[in-house]
Amino acid sequence: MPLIEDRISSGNSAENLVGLMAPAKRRMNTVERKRQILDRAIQFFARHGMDGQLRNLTKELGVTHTLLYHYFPTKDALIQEVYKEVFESRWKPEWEELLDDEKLTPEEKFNAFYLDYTNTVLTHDFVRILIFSGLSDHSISDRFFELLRSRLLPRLIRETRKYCDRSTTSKPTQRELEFLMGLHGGIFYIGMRRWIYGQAIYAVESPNTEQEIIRDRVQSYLDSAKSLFT
Amino acid sequence: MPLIEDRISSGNSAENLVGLMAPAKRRMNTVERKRQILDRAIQFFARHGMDGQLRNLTKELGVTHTLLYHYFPTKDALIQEVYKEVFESRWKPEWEELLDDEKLTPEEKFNAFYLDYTNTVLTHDFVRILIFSGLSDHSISDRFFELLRSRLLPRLIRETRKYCDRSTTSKPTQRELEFLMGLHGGIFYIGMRRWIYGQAIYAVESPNTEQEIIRDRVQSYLDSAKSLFT
DNA sequence: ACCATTATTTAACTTTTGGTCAATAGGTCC
DNA sequence: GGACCTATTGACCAAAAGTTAAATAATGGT
Repeated sequence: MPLIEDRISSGNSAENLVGLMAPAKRRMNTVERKRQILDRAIQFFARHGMDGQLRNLTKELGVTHTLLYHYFPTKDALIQEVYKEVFESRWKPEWEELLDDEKLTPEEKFNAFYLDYTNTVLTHDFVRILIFSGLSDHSISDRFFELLRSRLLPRLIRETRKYCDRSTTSKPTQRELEFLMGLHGGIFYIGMRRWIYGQAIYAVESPNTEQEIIRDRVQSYLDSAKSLFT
Repeated sequence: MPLIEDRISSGNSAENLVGLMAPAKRRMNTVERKRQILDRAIQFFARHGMDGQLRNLTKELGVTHTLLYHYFPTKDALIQEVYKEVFESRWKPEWEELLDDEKLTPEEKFNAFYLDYTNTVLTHDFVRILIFSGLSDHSISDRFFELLRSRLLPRLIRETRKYCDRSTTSKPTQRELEFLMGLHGGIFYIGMRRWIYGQAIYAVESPNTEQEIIRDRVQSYLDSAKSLFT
């Protein structure tokens, strides 16, 4: 409800002293306003789904709902931009570099990758919007999984094989992939529990717990891969 | 779209020969009609979410949307019954018996349980409705997880400890539970991929593949538990 | 200080959608 | 066949929600 941080203090600090929650600025700069709307829309749609009503969204912004049409031709266009924004801002090309790094061991790569993956992908906005997308059209989820499938999984399988001292040339088998998806899904499920089912998994203040969890699972995955696939 | 199987051939087979998709029966028996509506509503809401429109639901049934109000006082009442139906029909008390069975080894229990769990819980209707519920109110998901937490997890931890030759008396630790949730989430993720993201994981016609997948993961879980917790 | 620009609002329109109610008609019993 | 019961429909309502167009008012330039 308190949307003070959204406003840009454009010099007129005097009015803000009159009362808390002063109506404050109007006529925001175009590009800033659009940014602000988009940011708020991401949060908003992540919470209420794409069926959320524009009037409620703009209420949070402190403007009339018709103002949206000054920046976006239609509700669907807004949603598409939300999708695009969420999608493009979360995928990190660095992941591929990390997994290709010559100086790291497979264990280090897995741990580093999944810890970062957890922190950037397993957020309220991303998890929920990804799933909203999956439930209706598949506009984001398809693209996301395509990246996962083509960029990440092959590298993760390669590292798994390295850990098992196996040849990394042949194509990943179905069985290897499924076993990897067990680890991957188990980690994604952390985000599900937290942001879909609303479960307090563990204190958010202790990130080392999360690190421990991932470490346990990665270790388990790699060791079992060794005994399963050799 | 073709909802022929929904109709009950109530004797008047003559009309059905006039043309395919003949209008067929009207005035269905009360209890049968209610059952039919509820069944269709489960499918329908699972596909379109609880925001799906009654007119579209009844179109699938071949009746007017007003007919719903003859059987359910309000849309929300219908949804509640859908929730109840889906929820109560999927939870199997036998799971607890299975996990308590003295004659089975921990491995056998895990494999049998998760195979059955996959087949009854990881269905289109259940997975999607569970997640729709989680995304909005938590009416189903909370109840479901409560059962999971109180009935299943303790038993699964106990069996894990048995497998590791450890004492089963003390309360499950956070770390043990989280490790178990890794297995559990990884398996649930199979349903997610299939029914939310619409991925063809593997041929549905080969259930032995699914069994293999579960077996791999269970084996991995148990073996790793042994080395992690002893 | 005035003017042009455009961000923002006001009012109104349209479609959608849950819900009501009286009228219709299928089925059964006599 | 007529009467009664009730499943089913059709017309209608009101609120919700996306969209449009004209009016208003900041802002910046000259």
